[in-house]
Amino acid sequence: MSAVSESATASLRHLVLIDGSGFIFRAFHGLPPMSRSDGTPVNAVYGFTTMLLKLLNDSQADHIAVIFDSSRKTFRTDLYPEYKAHRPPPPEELVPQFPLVREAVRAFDVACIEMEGFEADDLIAAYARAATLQGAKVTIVSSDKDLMQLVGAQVSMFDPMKNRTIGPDEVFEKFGVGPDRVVDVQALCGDAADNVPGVPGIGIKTAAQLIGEYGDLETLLARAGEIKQPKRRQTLLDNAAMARLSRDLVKLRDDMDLPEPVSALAVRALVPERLAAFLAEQGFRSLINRLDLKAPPRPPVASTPVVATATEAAPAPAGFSRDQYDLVLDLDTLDRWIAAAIEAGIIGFDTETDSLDSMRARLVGVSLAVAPGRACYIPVIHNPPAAQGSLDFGDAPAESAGPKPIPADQSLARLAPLLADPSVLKVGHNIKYDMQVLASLGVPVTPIDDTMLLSYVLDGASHGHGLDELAQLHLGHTNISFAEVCGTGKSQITFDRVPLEKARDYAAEDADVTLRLHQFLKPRLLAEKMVEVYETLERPLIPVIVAMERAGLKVDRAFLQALSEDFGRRLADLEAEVIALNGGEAFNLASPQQLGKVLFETLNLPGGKKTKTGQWATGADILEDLAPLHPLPARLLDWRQLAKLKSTYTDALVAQINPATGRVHTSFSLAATTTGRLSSSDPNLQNIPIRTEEGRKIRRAFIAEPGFCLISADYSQIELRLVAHVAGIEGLRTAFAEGRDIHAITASQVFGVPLEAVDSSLRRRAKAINFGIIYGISPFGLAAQLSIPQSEAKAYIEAYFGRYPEIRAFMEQTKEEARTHGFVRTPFGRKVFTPGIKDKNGAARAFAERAAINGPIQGGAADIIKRAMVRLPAALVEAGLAARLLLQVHDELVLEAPEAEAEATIAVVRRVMEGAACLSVPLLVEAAAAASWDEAH
DNA sequence: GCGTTCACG
DNA sequence: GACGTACGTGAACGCT
Repeated sequence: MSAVSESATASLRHLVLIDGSGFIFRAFHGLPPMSRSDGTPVNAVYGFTTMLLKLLNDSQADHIAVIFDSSRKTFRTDLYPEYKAHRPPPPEELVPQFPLVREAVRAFDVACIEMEGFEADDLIAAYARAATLQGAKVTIVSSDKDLMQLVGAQVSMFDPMKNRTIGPDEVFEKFGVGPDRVVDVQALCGDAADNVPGVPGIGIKTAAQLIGEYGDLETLLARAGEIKQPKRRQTLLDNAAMARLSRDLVKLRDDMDLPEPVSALAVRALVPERLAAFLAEQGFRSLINRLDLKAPPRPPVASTPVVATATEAAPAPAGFSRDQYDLVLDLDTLDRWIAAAIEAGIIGFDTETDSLDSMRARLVGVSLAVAPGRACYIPVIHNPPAAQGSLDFGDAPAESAGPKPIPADQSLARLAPLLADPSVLKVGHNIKYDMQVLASLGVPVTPIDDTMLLSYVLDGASHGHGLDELAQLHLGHTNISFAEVCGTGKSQITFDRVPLEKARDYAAEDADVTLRLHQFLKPRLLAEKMVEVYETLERPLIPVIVAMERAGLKVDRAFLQALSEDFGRRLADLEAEVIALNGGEAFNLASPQQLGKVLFETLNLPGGKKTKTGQWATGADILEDLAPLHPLPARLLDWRQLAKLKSTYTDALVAQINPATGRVHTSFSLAATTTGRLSSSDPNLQNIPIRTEEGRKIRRAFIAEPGFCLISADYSQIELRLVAHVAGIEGLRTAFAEGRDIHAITASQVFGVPLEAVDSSLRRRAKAINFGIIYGISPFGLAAQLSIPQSEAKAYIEAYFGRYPEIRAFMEQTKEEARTHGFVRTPFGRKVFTPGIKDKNGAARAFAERAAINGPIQGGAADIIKRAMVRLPAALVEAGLAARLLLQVHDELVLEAPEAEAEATIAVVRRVMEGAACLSVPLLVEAAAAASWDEAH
């Protein structure tokens, strides 16, 4: 094998240089904590390994190297001792991973380069120069802006995290100058991250402008006296030495002796045993399986033409052959697959349909995977596009001469028993959707597992949970994209029109990947102590949600239409008034930009603030402040309210009524939020107005069927009860136990007045503080909420902490927990991840700290209502009641029940909800029944 | 596709 | 000394 490098030397055409040090940090911060069985943290090693694997698979490079920083002391620290001096030491969990990452590089038999006294960036510069001199192309894999000075005709950068190539245009976008002038700009603006001083008061914009005008740093410094702005001229004259020093710091050195010749970077054949041993040591079993290490993931370069294959589709990584994907077109074959499924006891399972809306979708096909790589697609309807040039005279699709699916009634009759077979676990990805589609056909699916939910409970918001993304992340596999199969935009076709062979590859792959992901994710539940959350809160919720979505909610169409017309008329009147108030000058009331000009430029009203993009801010709070000064802002607020209600609610809801059921069916997402809450969309029924009189009218449109009523049951103060429980606040606990008015009690205790003396204003302030606690209080936020000075808000908070000292300890402990683990846990064990908790930006860190404090509270409340939802259907059945769940709105459940059973249903609902958790404070549920949601709430 | 605004808990 | 903030969502709209 050693002969390879010699023979490849002559063919240096494309060199890939990987910024190893940059990557370790990004992988570390971008991935959830992971550790080896011996406790060594390995998340950065894992991220680095998968990244390297992907690069090796995808790139056409013939030479490759990973470059590392060697030590902190470099020629730059000699030049300027402050350089990077303020950098904190790397996090404790990262330190043991540095040597492991270098081991990873060696395990892949890739060159690993570092050199005392130089940073990785300098070595990259030197190798890039050496390679370009030999006429080769160079790709620098990094997103570090300090490397952008190297970009040029032969050199480009690639950011693998964002999958983005950085060329001269992107550099110009960043620095406002071409790559050859980047150093001059950086010399002026400095770099806070590296402690490069630059010239005080000059940022990237000014620097780019100056360099654009004068050409380069030396010319600028020589002619600094010509600068018009006196202050800028003086600082430049005063700081010329600083600018030159900064330039020397940012300019990369490429003149050192290379520690290895370029030829030593030639791509070498992989030694499977070596890689397998390394991966096994780290406990990366999924990677071993994925690579199927008997076969190397890439052939030896010596036998591979380097450039010629570039146009070919990327070969599937080893272990991902589609050879054993089967297209099932006859009953015998189907029966064999069903037998194999029963034999396996666990299958990957997926459906293909003709719509994303599960309530309207028709089943087009089903795919099953019985083992990794062994999967089939069973088409149910197939309408290939008519041949070109043929005329289509009727509704029926043109007869196709090709193979036909098994008639739908026959295939479904065979599949239904398998899907209901208690001894066969059906693993889906977002299986809620597949269960919906099959439920419409009367086919139940049980027992189930869901890889999307597994990923969600394990890794939270640290990455997305789409099948394609997880396949890439955990299996290193690129799925066939839906767009590849069905196209995009106007020419997109539905899945039933996809040619069968292509449909088979796509659909069978999804089932295959789902099963493989399950093998990887399910064992992590136990290792990461998430079994309870998944098994008691998430998985059993799926069938409950399926039933809720299918039930839908009846809305009064005529009422909403009448409301819409009323709103429409009033909007027209308001618009005319506003235009008149603007001196008859028409503008678009819905455009914040145009409104800002009207208010602060035409009418010249005071107190204008800009948003972070430099637009005039025109939010409701700003308009309210302006209301006493001019009649326009108040009219506009009225207009905004009605416009919102009309477009988002009256009109949209009418359009969302399902023609088949006459009801609206929301879609609940179980894997969308960082805290464990559900979310609702299409339409969002979790934000139906309630706070204003006009808004409440919309709620009146949500009604029950004749003979039925709507029941709304909501937890009273559930989040504050969670605070009292998790923080162990004795004062609050007692108040809750005694069933007192919690905000009044708080006011009395914090402000030190007798309960009888608490007036509405004092209670309002106490209520705001209580809410503030839930959100991770800050003086700024509380001050804004109460329109009081920050100093006063600060005093309130101090008083609160004084009266309830446990809260301070809780907040400190929670932040510490977040810093140590990267997540906090709810009382029920759910992880709420807290990215940014160690951010060097103070604002970002404070944000993460508040989110960390909110996590156990909001997340704990979400856990409790989930538990109630899981238990409720069975409790209703057991009580002989016909009520069904329709909606969940975070602390509220909405049901539809026969009028005659209203009281009995309320009793069961209250019992289940109040008994869903046993905290150190009681749970209290308020419930009522009525003809509409508005009256029931 | 992003930013702003606003509906909810 | 300035920064930029209450926590969690989704939808509509304007603008590019």
